[in-house]
Amino acid sequence: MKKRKRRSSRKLAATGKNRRRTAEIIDAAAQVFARRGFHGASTQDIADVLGVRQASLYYYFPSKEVALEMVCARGAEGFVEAAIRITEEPGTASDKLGALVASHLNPLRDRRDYVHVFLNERRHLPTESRHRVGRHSRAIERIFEDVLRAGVKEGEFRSDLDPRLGALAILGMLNAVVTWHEKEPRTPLERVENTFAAFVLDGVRRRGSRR
Amino acid sequence: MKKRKRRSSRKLAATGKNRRRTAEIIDAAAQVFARRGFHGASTQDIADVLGVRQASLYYYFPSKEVALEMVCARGAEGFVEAAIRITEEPGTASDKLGALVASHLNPLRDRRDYVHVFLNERRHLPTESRHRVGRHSRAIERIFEDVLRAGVKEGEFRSDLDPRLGALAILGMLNAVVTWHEKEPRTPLERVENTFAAFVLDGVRRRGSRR
DNA sequence: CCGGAATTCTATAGAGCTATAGATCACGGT
DNA sequence: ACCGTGATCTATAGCTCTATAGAATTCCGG
Repeated sequence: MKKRKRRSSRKLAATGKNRRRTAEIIDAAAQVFARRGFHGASTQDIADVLGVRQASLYYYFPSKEVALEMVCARGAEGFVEAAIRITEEPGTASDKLGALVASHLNPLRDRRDYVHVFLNERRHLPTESRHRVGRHSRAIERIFEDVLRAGVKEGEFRSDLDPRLGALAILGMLNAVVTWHEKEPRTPLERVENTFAAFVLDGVRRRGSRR
Repeated sequence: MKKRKRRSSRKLAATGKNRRRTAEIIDAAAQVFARRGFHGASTQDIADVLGVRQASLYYYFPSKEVALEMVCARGAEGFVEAAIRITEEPGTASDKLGALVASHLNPLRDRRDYVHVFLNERRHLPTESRHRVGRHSRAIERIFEDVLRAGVKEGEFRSDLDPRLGALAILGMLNAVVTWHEKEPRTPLERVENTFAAFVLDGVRRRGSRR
């Protein structure tokens, strides 16, 4: 009884604390890191967003670097799982590739700042956690690559397509969206998903055009 | 005579100083900014690369921010001019687009660090110079957009292609190259140029595939 | 080899930032 | 009312970094 109570309190104190509040704190960190970059952002900046004192933040994370880890972890979250789910469903390589494109943009809806930080600031993580989140990136690259390779094998995609470079091209254009989308007001994400999926599959050229 | 001599000396002191040495200093700054990011890099880091004392740098630039301006200026240099030259030459929209793709990657050959810094650190410039280099980006976007629009008008490109989104897609994949190319050993830039040009024109799908 | 300009150096002021220590406040349960 | 715990606050040590001042050195034409 006593033990139980103590235990749960300690657990909270050790990592979780108030879950909701922690989420708010990390939200603010994500926002500030996204705008100013990790090194360009001070803990004071984060505190200002929240309306608390700078030192109060250290109740929720032990260092600015760990705050970055938390933001990056959440920024990388879900991509791989969603992508794997897509590849496991039935369908042509084109279907899967289209779905992968849409899926990869999906997190921008509710975690834009996190994704932005993950993409642009993860290189400032300490070695270990950098490698940890780096694995996610490589996994995603691999998935796109494999779908391209499969499509080539099936004769569905161009035989001279380089799966590796194709994957890098696609991910480049997808990951760039986070940097320009907030400044393109007349462009809902859904439209980007559709347009980009079509672009990836068929390029710009009209079918039946010269050559 | 005297006047002349004085004048030229003064000019040197005012802006140029020793051109070669200045270029070396800014080279080092570009290298360090590219690796660590602007705020993550200290002037000490730059000095270390050069084997000089930190304070010596201030003979060549008046502030770290101005050093960033110099790096970004050189990083943005030439893109627009080369692109305009391409659009003015005769050829189909496909030809021009292919040439634009190759041209856009060209500066990575001899100015990778500069381009990297321009792309990733320009947001940390003070307002005025940020807007100045921002004009270059917008000009490039415009050029790609216009070529796409022209291709659509001619019936050469898909009629449902959105020129704006197409340009952003292409530039996204092109600008991403600077971040991954140094880690992809088996991939000469020339190969990237060709592969990406083909990718942009025709996408991944094989011509004559279903639909 | 001398004098002046160009370049680099030493030393440091001054500012800003992270992180810690310990006090204080809020509040639900008893 | 009071205690315990969670949450926030005040205050500051200690560090790093930019930028300036002025001395020292190098280089180069005459």
